[in-house]
Amino acid sequence: MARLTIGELANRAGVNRETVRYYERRRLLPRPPRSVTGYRVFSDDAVDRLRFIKHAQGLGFTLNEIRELLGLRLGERSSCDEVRARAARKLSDVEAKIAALERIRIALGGLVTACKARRPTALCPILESLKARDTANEVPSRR
Amino acid sequence: MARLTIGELANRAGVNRETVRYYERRRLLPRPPRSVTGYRVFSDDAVDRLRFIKHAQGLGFTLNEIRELLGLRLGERSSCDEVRARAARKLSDVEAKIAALERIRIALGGLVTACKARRPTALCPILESLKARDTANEVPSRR
DNA sequence: CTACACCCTGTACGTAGGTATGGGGTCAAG
DNA sequence: CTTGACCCCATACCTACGTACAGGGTGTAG
Repeated sequence: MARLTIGELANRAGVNRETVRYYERRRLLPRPPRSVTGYRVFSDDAVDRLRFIKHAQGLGFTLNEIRELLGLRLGERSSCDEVRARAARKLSDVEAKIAALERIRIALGGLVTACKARRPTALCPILESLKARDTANEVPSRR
Repeated sequence: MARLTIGELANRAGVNRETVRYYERRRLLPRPPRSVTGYRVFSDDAVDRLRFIKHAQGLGFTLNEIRELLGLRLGERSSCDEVRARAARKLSDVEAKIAALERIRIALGGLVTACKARRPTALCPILESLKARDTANEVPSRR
């Protein structure tokens, strides 16, 4: 069971030292014990925890969500259900983001195709489409 | 040709008043003339310009990119080519983001499916996968 | 003993895109 | 003349995720 300084921990986990302190402030890492001179002393567990965080980030979880996942991991009484539910919610977030980007992709793709270029900007269909005016949401105002 | 106050402009374009000032600072809107008492006086053009900005944001352009698009729109000598090129670049950005999210979706979907729940968290396959340790990127350190 | 690498805290800076607040002045109706 | 809605500017605050100092102390190899 190694006793690690913050720099060693950061190296093993592949993150910046400042990131380790930042995660401590954000309560993703517990406050480690200190040496007589005030240095943080970490155990191997911290490496695993950092990797957990990075993996979860890779799956699209935010740091706040990851803090909750870490809490679930330790809660003896909670079952896998809650973790699964959170993963499922995140999955639908991701699906919604993909759907939104798909709409953008289609609109943008259509514009790029429509624009045969070599026209002056005044006739550019892309710019035309952007300035298209919808009078629908005008709100009358005082004065 | 109406002369609009900032509040009227914001209402017509469906944005916050502060947003109008913010866009002026960010140079997306030209500095409008002022009344004797220092009030901004906008013309209808500003409404169109704000709508252009909002449409372009909807297509995934950043404010900086939009400022450039606005510049292209006015450049007499530039042709449609440049606008098309920028739209095409944005399109591939969007496609890359979609691809990244697809990878997340697949990973997350696999985990949710694998987890039949009703297990204690200690055996949760989702949590297991997150903590999975790769010894590959360990870096030896000094001391 | 001198470097030099490392550690500490606190704060500022960075992106992106705004919102909110505070202290002031203006305008129009009643 | 008062009231309320509007305007001005500047600055701070927000999410999300860190990075980069500044100004100090520590630890160890040579």
